[in-house]
Amino acid sequence: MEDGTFESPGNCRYTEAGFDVKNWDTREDCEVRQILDRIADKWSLLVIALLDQCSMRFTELRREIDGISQRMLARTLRHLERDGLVKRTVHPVVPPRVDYELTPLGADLHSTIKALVTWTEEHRAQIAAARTAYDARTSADENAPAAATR
Amino acid sequence: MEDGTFESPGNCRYTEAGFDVKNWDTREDCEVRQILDRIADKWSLLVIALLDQCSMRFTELRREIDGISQRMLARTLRHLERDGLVKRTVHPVVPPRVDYELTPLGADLHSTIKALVTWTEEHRAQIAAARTAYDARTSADENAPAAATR
DNA sequence: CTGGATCCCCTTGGATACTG
DNA sequence: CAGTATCCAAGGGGATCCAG
Repeated sequence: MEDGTFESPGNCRYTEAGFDVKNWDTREDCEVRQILDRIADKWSLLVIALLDQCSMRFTELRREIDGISQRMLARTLRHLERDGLVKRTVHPVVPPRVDYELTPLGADLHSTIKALVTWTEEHRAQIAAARTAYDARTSADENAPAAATR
Repeated sequence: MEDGTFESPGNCRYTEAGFDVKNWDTREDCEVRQILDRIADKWSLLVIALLDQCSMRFTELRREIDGISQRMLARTLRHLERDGLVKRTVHPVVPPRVDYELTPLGADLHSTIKALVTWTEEHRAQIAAARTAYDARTSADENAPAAATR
């Protein structure tokens, strides 16, 4: 009976505080995945952060972000606009002028995200230490494969 | 002078609450991007959420997640372990048994992320409405291209 | 100035097969 | 059971050209 096959406990509950874990990140169905993909894509968060300070035009954002392609900036802004996070205002002047600003929803999301940013700032040292330790452990295992893993 | 070229204001400050926006998401340098990429990848968040309930073994996670490949589960777990978010325990028994559990750091991160999840839950209706409105507006523009944008 | 359209590369991630 | 190694498809994202 010491073979590790204990039969799965199955007695742990996945519901907590009223929502089901399996239900808020099951890829296609829920919006959590959608929003997460949105804010985690390469540029959205940075755009939101910049627009939270003040409204900006397309080229201002482009110049400010440094490294983004116009294709990606346009795409990102369209996504954010579609989700109601950013408001786009077109001024009908000779050289087109378009201003982007955060909607209240976008500003609200940004303030929520900042908690995560703050967390990361506060724990960056722990994460870096964990990585260093892991890498050291890993390369050590290569040299001493016979040692017990623990 | 009505050509829209106002010369960029340049008078808006990007520093707020002590940190520089340009400095916490400039791709390569900061850990914010790293952590964000980690929790936003396809499976990490779900793994964290499940492990927050109780520790689980590899196959339990695999069976529970439904849709994940063993390659991705192994990869995800190794990443999480490297970042110090998940602890891996190998039991030297005949059929190998490996338990995964959240570290205090991982549990802490999860509780932070849950704020974002909660936000999404609360605003899913607004987002859905914004998308519907955007799509309607977009397709309407195709039918009435001559109308002023505002 | 503000994008859309195209081409192309590279990463992410799935499927499968193979070890210990 | 718990992975690793290999192959391959889909999509993200950059560069460039073009239009309103």
